[in-house]
Amino acid sequence: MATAARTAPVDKRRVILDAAVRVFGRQGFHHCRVSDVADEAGVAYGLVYHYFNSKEEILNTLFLERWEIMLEAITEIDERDLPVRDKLYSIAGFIIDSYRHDPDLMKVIIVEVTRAANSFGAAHLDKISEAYERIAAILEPARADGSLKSGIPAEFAAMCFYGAIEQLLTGWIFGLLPTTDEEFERAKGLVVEAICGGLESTPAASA
Amino acid sequence: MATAARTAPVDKRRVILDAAVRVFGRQGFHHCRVSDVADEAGVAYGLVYHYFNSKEEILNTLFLERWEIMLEAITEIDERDLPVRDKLYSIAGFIIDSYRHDPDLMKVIIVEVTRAANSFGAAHLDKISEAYERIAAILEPARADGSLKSGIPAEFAAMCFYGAIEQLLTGWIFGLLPTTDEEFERAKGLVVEAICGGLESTPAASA
Amino acid sequence: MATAARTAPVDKRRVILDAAVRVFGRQGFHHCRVSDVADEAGVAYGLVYHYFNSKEEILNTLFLERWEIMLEAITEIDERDLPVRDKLYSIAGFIIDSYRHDPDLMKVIIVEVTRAANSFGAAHLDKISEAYERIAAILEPARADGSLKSGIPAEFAAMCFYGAIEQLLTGWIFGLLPTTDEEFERAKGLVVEAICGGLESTPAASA
Amino acid sequence: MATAARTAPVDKRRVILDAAVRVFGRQGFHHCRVSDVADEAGVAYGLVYHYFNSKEEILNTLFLERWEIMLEAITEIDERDLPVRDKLYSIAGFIIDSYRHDPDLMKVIIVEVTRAANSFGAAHLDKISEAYERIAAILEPARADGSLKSGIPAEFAAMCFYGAIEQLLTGWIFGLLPTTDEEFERAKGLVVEAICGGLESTPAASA
DNA sequence: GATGAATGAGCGTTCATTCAT
DNA sequence: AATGAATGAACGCTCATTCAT
Repeated sequence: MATAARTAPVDKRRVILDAAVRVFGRQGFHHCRVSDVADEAGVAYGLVYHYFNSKEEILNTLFLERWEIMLEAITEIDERDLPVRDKLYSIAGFIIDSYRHDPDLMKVIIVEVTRAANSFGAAHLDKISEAYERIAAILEPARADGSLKSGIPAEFAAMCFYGAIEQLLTGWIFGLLPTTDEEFERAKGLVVEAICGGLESTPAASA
Repeated sequence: MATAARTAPVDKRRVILDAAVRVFGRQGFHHCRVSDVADEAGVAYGLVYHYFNSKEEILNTLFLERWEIMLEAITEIDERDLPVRDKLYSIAGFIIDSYRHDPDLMKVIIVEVTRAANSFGAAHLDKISEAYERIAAILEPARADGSLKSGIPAEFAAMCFYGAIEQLLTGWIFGLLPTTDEEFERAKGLVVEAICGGLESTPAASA
Repeated sequence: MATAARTAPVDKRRVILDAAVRVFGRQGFHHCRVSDVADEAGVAYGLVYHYFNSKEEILNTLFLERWEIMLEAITEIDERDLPVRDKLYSIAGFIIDSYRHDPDLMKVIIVEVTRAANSFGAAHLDKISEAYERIAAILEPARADGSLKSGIPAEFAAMCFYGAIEQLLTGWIFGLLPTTDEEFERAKGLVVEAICGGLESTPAASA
Repeated sequence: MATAARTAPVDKRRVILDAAVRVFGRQGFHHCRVSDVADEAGVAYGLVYHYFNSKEEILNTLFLERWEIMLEAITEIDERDLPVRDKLYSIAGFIIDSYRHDPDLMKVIIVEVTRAANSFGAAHLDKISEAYERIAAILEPARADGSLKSGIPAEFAAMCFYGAIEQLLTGWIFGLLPTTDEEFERAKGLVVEAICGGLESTPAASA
């Protein structure tokens, strides 16, 4: 296993992308220079432009790479034969684990793209809303079969669900919520319980 | 009383702030110049710096002005003698009406401050989290008296509630959700129903 | 007459244009930096961009300013009641005096615009060819009245005439021809004699 | 003899030079990248630097190659036993045919070198003026034997002659003059007639 | 208060050149 | 010879901020 290549075949493009995640996450897209990314990656300034046409393209690449994975994950989850609540738990779990695994990347995606309505958010509107639509697609059949309230439109419910999760991520990003593994795990169940079961205690539940 | 001033006593500082809302909303804080604000306000470039020390101070002022009003509104709502669900409805109503009344301002506050974890969001962390805390303060007694599930921490529930609302605002900002008055009104009830009552249909509800 | 303003009301825009002439003339448009122009003008870097949108706009401005003057001069000369040869002498005189008066400006116009087929020359093709056309317009009636050979098209003749003059300017620019006042004056007569009378000696002329 | 090499023995250096002519001609020396030349030549970026020390050296090579040929042509023409007018016709013919045969090359030489007083023109001043001198060397004896006017210095006349021709080339380059074979042929005669015989009609000529 | 010319640091991007393979 | 990734200095342009009037 240690018999890898003498000289590790580093993919400089990948190195630059990974460095950009750290730099964008630390300083923010607008508050860092391309040279910061190059320095962090340990490559020459110009190499960044050898692989990317602009600073923006780096961010776009990071976003699209990760967002596509999430969209596929949602689709894959939808195809499973599970109750809605379990599907939503899986989605919440995927997103939260994504953050746990690479908080900087998720921070960049959320702060610089998803929530940046004036700049990159607008540019990737289609991709972003595709996530809401796929979640809504999970909810819709459940409304039909009576397991979800028919009075709440699926698109609306999807927004609430996703919004709650993103708010939790924001809480972790901002340091407002504790970031232990237990908390992450607990959050998965709580957010689903809050959204699906509601905050209010029910007579049956209290019984 | 109709004999107001010959020359309307315009508050140039106010004019600049209002212009900044429109410009920041339209172009984004980072994609506009101070001169754009001055032009929009119809004042000379330098006058902006007569009233504000920096471009950032304009944004900070806009945020703090409005956020304070919201904090006071939450507090005032909490002091009313109402069931928790009605209090949450009032808060959702206040925020949604704020957006309806001045969408640019709310867009700026949310996009440029509340969700900008790397820049202004970090700077105003205290103020921002105060909102969550005040909402949590509403939820906590309700958990104690049994009207809300005790298994979901109030802080957590507050985040979910606020996150759902902010996501709706984002949907309106992005043009993903319809922005008619009916929709705004409907959303107030739906978001509370979704969060308090939950998405899942209950036997009692279906009966 | 010395009682002008205490502080001379300098037109910084003009100062920058004049400095650009010297810098472009000395180093060439492509081999100088905008900071060189600013330094030469004794103004801050940014002021150049306060008055001009780009480095290119400075050159365009210089060219158009001067070229327009030349076009008007040609037109004015044409309107005089003079034999063709005298009109051509006046044009040669105007151009040569222009060079004598401000060699850097003419150098810039010729080297960077008029003869730069790939860049600015192409951009100002209309203006440049207008000069040829106006000269041709002077020649054409003279062909009709028999004072010029009818076998040589006016446009063609205009090109030869202008080309000969510009070549002389190039000779002065390059330092290939002497640049004394006497030489300039002599050149005016010689170029007209060469083009109108021809290089070949005629029996009559030798008689 | 039809059994040429299986693999044509392409001279990559030549391929690069020919590609450079096309690229410099199309985009201009300053507006193209070395990679454009490499791409046009179909060779690797680095190979350009294997054969040439710099981008400038490519242009210098192109200029010197061609200019030397022209100088030799002028010398050869001068050695013929012909009237001066016929010698000038041969020179005009050689230059015009050069343009007709390879317009890009002539365009590059004229636009980027001959008329670029600030950069390459200055560097090749000696070579360039050698052309004027050789033409002047043809004219001088003709002044002595009375076939050319003695009042016009040979150097001056040479400049006018060369200037007229170069102006015609410029007209073709700029698309101001038609570029049919007939026009090229006609131009040879016209330019000589204009310069040697003069534009003015003579009593003898009109008789 | 009000104006807008003036300042200059900063940054994104380009691209000629080098060099390891 | 041939490749193209890697380098980094250079430069055009932006724009927040200052300041003289």
